[in-house]
Amino acid sequence: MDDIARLANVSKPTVSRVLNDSPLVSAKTRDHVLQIARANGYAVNRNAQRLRQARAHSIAVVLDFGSHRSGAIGDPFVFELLAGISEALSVRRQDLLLSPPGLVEVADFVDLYRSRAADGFILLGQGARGALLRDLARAAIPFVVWGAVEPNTPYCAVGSDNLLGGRLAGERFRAMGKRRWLFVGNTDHPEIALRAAGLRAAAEGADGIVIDELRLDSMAYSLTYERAVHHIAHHPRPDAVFTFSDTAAMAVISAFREAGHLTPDDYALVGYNNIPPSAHFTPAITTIEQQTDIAGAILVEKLMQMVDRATARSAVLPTRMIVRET
Amino acid sequence: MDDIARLANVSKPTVSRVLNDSPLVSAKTRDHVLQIARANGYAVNRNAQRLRQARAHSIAVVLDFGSHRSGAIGDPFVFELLAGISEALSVRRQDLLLSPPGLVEVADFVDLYRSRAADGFILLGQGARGALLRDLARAAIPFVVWGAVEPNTPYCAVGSDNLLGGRLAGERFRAMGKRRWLFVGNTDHPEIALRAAGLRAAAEGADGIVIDELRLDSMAYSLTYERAVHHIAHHPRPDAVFTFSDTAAMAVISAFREAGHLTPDDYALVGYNNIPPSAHFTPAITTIEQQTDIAGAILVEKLMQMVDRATARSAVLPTRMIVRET
DNA sequence: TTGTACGCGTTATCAC
DNA sequence: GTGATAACGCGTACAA
Repeated sequence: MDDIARLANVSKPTVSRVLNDSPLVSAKTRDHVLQIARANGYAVNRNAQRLRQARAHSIAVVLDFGSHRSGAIGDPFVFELLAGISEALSVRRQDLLLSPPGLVEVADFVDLYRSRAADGFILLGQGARGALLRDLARAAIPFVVWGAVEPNTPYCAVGSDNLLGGRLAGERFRAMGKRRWLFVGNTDHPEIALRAAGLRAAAEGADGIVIDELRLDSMAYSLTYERAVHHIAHHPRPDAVFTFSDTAAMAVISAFREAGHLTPDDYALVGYNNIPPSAHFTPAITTIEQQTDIAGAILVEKLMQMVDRATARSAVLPTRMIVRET
Repeated sequence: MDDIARLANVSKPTVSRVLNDSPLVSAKTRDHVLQIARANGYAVNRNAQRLRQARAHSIAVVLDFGSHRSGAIGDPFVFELLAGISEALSVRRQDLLLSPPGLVEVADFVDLYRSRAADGFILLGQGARGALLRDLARAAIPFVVWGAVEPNTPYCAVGSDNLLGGRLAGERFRAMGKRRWLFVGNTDHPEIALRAAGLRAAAEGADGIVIDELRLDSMAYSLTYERAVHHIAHHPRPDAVFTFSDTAAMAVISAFREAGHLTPDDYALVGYNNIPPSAHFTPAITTIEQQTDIAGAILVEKLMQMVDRATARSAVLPTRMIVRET
């Protein structure tokens, strides 16, 4: 920057002002400086900038690759969410720091924040980290969470109306006269627990409805498939199934089919996320849609408010059921 | 850091040495300083560190969200690749800067590099950016590319043996006596073009084999499905189909089935990537496997070599066919 | 509208 | 083994 100043016959601060679009500089000198800067391929050193401003202009996005790795991917859903966040951060000229290593306890988040590597955090899914999140809220560090939105959450959470999603599935089962329901998913994840709760709520007041649960430790397709194979062999056959994702729905359909248990003839099925292949799967999968398109933008907006020391309220996104063949 | 130095009764450089595991410091003072640092929740300011060292300890990973967004996701494949890269970077204590905005021409990459926001780039897929990549190589900026590995590439590329992948599919079709083949994919992407070339190579010397091509502009599931519906209605029916991904294979199977054209009875099909659902799809999909598990580590290793001013050679990863029902 | 002087928090260099 | 000092490149007071 010194060089540019010298070449342009101005002082260093003037160059700085030009580069920051300061109105305090005459059009003439601005153009002059800009031209010289461009000609010399000059780019502002972002680390010096960040040091001086005590701002990283950078947001850490934490996602549990562990439970998504090596075939452990639940659904393209998370990926779409990430794409949305990436885009929203671009617009605000914030860098996206993806899943920095070693974030296991609160102190790790605090350290990263204090080291000015990130101004805030976006956590994708509460997972089984409820206690961590409560502590994090107490640490007064800017962060938002995608996942379950519950009344007394001490932090800003954004997510779909998972309770409604579950209830929609249950109401459909009930309208169809189904009696033996099966919920498939890992209820250690609060957003998935909410879906199960919604399902249960829909069954309330009706006699004779039994809800089984097929618990899973991960979102992996293969695990879901294997557990579904096992389930159908050792338990009463359900006449209605509600899965935590469309990919899981496909796993269940395949597993059950091999045991001669077919949808839609033998059981109804509702998936989650409305991923594109669901519409053309055989049979076409009935599912609950989450609005990923706006999710990223909302998460980023809330977080940036908190970074600017304001408070942000949790938000629930609309949810609806897409009825297809199953 | 001044504070810590004062509290520990040592000088600032000593604190720095302790925090950097320098061997030049006595065990006693090290423990003392560490304890004080921890007690005060001290974390080294990374921006100051980066400024001083002229190193970002950070790698930008560029992926084309555009062609993966809003249902445009081809396959969980890219996601697995990303997970592998993330893990490999963690090990080397490098930050992962995800898809920084505005990287459209060489100057943008150069600017980001000069601004010391990233020490290097990992590009996922050449896409249609061949010219850009050649220019980038000339700009002497550390970067590696996941995608097609071809003889005269002027930069370091890492990828599967796409030519072999295509040939394996072709050889299978030929052994089965298939005559009318169809390739489905966007050959603007060099790695996909290689697969098509491998398929063609396998047909060589055989009389009467016709290879049609269903060109696509994106990797989106829905586009693939729609184009497949259109194709089967307006073109001769293929007795062998080779798709650029397993997800695309599912789209084609669904589309063709609605026209009464069934696999494996009416045509053979080979997909790509061996994603978990392929094994249990109905029918189970024959596919080409890419070794994503080691891909991330190799990309990162090569790139770090280049960051350290060494040169790195392109590498081709092993590839094999998984034969299933189709 | 522009320039001068300083400090952000770290590490490298040298001396002790 | 440890300490003093300077410098990395920028933005911000304040003065002109």
